[in-house]
Amino acid sequence: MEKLGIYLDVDLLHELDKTVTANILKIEKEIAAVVGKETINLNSPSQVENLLFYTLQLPPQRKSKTGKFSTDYEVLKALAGLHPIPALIITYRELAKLKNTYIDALPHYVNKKTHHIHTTFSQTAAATGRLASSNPNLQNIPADASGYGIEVRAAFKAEHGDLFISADYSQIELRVLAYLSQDVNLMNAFLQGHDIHSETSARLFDVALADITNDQRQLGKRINFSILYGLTPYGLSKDLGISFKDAKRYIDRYFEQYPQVSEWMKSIIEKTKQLGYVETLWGRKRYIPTIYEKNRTLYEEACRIAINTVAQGTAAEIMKLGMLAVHKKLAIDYSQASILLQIHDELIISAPQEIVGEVEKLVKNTLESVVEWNVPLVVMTHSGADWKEITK
DNA sequence: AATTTCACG
DNA sequence: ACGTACGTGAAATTA
Repeated sequence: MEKLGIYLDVDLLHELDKTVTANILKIEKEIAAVVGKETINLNSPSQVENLLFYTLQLPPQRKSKTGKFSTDYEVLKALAGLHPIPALIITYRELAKLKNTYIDALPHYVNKKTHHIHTTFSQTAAATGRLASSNPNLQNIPADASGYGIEVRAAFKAEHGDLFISADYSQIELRVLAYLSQDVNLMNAFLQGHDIHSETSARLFDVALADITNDQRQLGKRINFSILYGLTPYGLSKDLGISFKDAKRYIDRYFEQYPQVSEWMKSIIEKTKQLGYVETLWGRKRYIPTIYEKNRTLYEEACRIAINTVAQGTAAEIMKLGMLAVHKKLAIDYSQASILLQIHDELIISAPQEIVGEVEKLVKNTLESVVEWNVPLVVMTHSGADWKEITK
C-alpha cells in the first residue's frame, strides 16, 4: 500500500480551493461587520473566547483543561440561538479545517517521481492493534457529504481506466461483541439478518421491528455504538440531549435485553484485574495498570479501555488477516488489482474495469471467510472512478 | 512542547 | 460529591 501509493488530482483540488477560499473570505467579512473595528484571528481559540464571552457577553458553557472557556463545536452550537456570530464561526472552522488540513496540504505530499501520495502505515502506533496512517493521514479524509468535505475524496482517482472498489465490514465491532459474548439476542439478530440498530431500538422500546421509525433507529444506533465505548448515563444523556435518569433507563434496558453482553463485560474486567492486561481474541496484550486505581474516575476509565480494546483490537485482527488473504488471492488470479488503502474496517482496492465485478466478489467472499463463527461477517462493496463515488 | 480543535473509524 | 464514551494524526496558536 505504501509503495504503490494513490493518485491525487491536484487540479481538481485547486478548483475546490477557489470555492472554499471565497467562502472563507465572505464569512470573515460577515464576522468583521458584526464585530466592528477589532481585528480577530478566528484560528485562535483564545481570541474567539474573548470575542464570545467578554466582548459579546455570551454565557460560557464549560471550561477547558487550563481553565479557559471552551469554544469548541458543541459550545458554539449551544450559543447559536443567542447571537449570529457562533454559527458563523462554526462555518468558518469547517472551511478553514478543509483548506488547511486537506486542500492546501495534500498536494505537497505528491511524490515527484511516482506522482502518487505514499502514506506511512504504522503497525505499532495504536494500542489496540489498529493500523495508523501518517504523512499524510489518509484514514481521516473527509467523508461527510453535507458540505464540501466529500469533494476532497473526489480528487483521489483511479488511473488508466481502472476503477476503485471499496469493501467494508458491516458493523464488525458489534459482530465481534456478539461472538465473544455469545449473547443470544445479539447473535440471533445478526443470524437473521436484522438491521441491528432497529433491533436494539425495538428491544429498548418494546416495539415490533417493522414499526421502528427513523428517529428510533438513530437512537438505537447511538446506543449500540456507545456500548462499545463503555457508555455512562451522563455521557449518553449529553449525546442524546435527554435526562440523566432517562439515559440510565436506556442503559439498564439495553443490558436487560442483551444479558450475556453484560456478563461478558464483567468477565473481561475480572480477567484484566487478575492479569494486569487485556487480551484480544488472537492474543494481543494491552497492559492497563490503572485497573488497580482507587480513584473511581481512573478506574472506570480503565474498565472502558479494557472492554473497547477487546472489541476494537479483535476487529483489527480480522481485518489484517483479511488483507493477507485478499493480497494472496489477488496476486494469483488478478495481479492487476491491488489494495491501496485500509481505513480500519474498509479497504480501497484498484482494478481494471473488465475484472471489477469478479474482484468485488472475491474480496467480499475472502473477507467474510476470515473466520467461520456462529455470527456471520458481512462485507459490502462499491465500485467507481474515484473515492467520492464509492463512499456511501 | 503543550493546548485546542476537528477530521476519520 | 465528583467526573464522566474508545482509538488515531494534523494544523494553528500559545507558552
